[in-house]
Amino acid sequence: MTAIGDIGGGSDRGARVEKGESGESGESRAAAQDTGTLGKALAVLDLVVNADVPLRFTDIHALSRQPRGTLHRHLSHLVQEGLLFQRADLAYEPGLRLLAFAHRAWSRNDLRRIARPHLDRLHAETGETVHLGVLRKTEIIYLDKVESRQTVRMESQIGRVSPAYCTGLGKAALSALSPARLEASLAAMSYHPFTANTHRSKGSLVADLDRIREKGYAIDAEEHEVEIRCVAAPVTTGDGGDSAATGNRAYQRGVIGGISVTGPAYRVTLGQLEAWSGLVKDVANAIAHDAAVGLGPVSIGDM
Amino acid sequence: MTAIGDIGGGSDRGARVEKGESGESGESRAAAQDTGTLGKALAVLDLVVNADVPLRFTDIHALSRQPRGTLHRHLSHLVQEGLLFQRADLAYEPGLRLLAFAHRAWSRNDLRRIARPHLDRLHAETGETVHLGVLRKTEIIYLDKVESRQTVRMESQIGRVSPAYCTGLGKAALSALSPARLEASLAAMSYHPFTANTHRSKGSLVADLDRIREKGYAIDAEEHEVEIRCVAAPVTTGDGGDSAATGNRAYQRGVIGGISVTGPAYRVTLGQLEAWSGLVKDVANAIAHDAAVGLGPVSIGDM
DNA sequence: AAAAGGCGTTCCAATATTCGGAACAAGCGT
DNA sequence: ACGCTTGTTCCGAATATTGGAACGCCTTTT
Repeated sequence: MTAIGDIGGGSDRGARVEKGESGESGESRAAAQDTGTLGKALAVLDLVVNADVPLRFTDIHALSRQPRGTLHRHLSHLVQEGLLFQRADLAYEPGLRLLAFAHRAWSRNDLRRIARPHLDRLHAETGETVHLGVLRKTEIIYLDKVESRQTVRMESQIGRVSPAYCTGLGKAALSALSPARLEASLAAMSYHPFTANTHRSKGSLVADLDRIREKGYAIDAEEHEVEIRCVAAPVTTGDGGDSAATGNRAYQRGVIGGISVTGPAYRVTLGQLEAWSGLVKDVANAIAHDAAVGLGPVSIGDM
Repeated sequence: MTAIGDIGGGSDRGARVEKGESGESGESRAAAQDTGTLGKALAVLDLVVNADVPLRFTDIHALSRQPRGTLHRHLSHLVQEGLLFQRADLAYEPGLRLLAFAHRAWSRNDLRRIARPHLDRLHAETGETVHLGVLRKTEIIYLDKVESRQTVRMESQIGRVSPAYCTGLGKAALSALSPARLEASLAAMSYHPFTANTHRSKGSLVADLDRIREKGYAIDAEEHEVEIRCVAAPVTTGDGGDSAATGNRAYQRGVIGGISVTGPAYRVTLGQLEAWSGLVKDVANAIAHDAAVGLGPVSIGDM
């Protein structure tokens, strides 16, 4: 029943279709908690949104394995709600209402607002690209980014999703999870060999996480993209892990994320990353501190 | 039908048409497109996302007027799906998955990609801020923006929603609607007097739209924000209106949007806007042309 | 201390909604 | 014309949703 970390407790029914990156085996995956009709509709939405091209009805039918009648109704509802858009050739695309939702989510986000000046400072001191991201299940969602070269559009990164197990940010965040939540996340993880350095098994990842937890920072040595390295540190807000915050109720609703400094391998050596590690940890702690102050249970009043 | 603003709507549940009911005259206005459970859940999501501060259960309960049990389940499902996030103090915030959805929606959007170079050109020639937006029901959703001063973060505008009836972009888009669709949009519109120049009634808006349709461009003379003026022109893709595209089926799935040049009143006179109007129309047409070529019914194969 | 009240949560019978197989209606290709 | 594919609609059966009521927990009042 956690807000973020809980990943399918191994329930049974409902073959939810969870699909991620570019094409690959489409075996129906373990279902998440029961979110009823909403979950089924969102599974369809996810499928269409994460495709690389507009999908037609039959394509979606093949991917979702839902009965045609049911699928048709789901798609129809999603289109009516503006979450999907149906083109003149009947193919489905992500709908524009998704942008409106995200605009609110992003502009209202406290962690992003609080972290921003710290990210600027970190960028100023390192000269390389700085990211802020948060962990969701097995993935990192990028919340903000600071970089000098504006050639690549800034916003093109925000909201982007990357696997946690092969990115500095992801590993840093994972290292801050409580054992229970880490185990849940690891159980849902699948290892795709992006580069020669990518972790290929739970064992090697766990060993890496142990070192990261010990040192307080994570290094990504071309594990996700070749020629790209980064150093990252975890940022947790609220209780972060899963201790009780107020009262006796066992709420575990903190956010686990992290910050990172990323650069091309030819310019950023492993030694350079080590040299930055202390700074990155300090900035991460500063953000967590500010968040603890500004994000307290009573952050409503002071806005 | 709205599913956006209002949820239970007080005591509306009478309008249910039971099977076996005798004569049901088609008097039901605008036919509440039933999106079932999904629509109800999204109404709750909308409520929380569009609030200015995190809302607690009782707050939402008061706003939604849904039974507590039902509302609690909806919120629970939304949180489990990552569309909402529940903080340690139990207040609900927009969830991070919304960002991931929007990132895909934005980065995949063809209209935005096609329009980008044209927006750059328009910005280069005018020196003022250029917007691209699309119409959804009664609102304009901003898809892209080009401006020189980077003080305000670029992405802070993307996904933002503004009323259509008092913005240049919105009025331009409305002017391109078919009579039937325009009427539907006007019926759902409510007029809030943002400034002294804001349209206050359907009559004055319709008169304005007639002039806009005739001239091919729309002027916003401080109708939404004081000291802000803009000139806009509509952009339609596909059939745009609601003619049949292929075959006999009456699909009306084109996108209606527009582009605009915006600037502060002290720098951008009404005369200046008129002088730019031809250029804006040309650029809008160029975008529509490119979209017609690059967005054809068979854009799947060539990607 | 006890009572009263607010808040979030859980329970469960009634029922409205979804499910999903099958039939239907249009294209598309041969 | 024919078969085949694709998208849509139908309707009994299955089930998720509904919503009133009760339950803890905590805070405030008496």
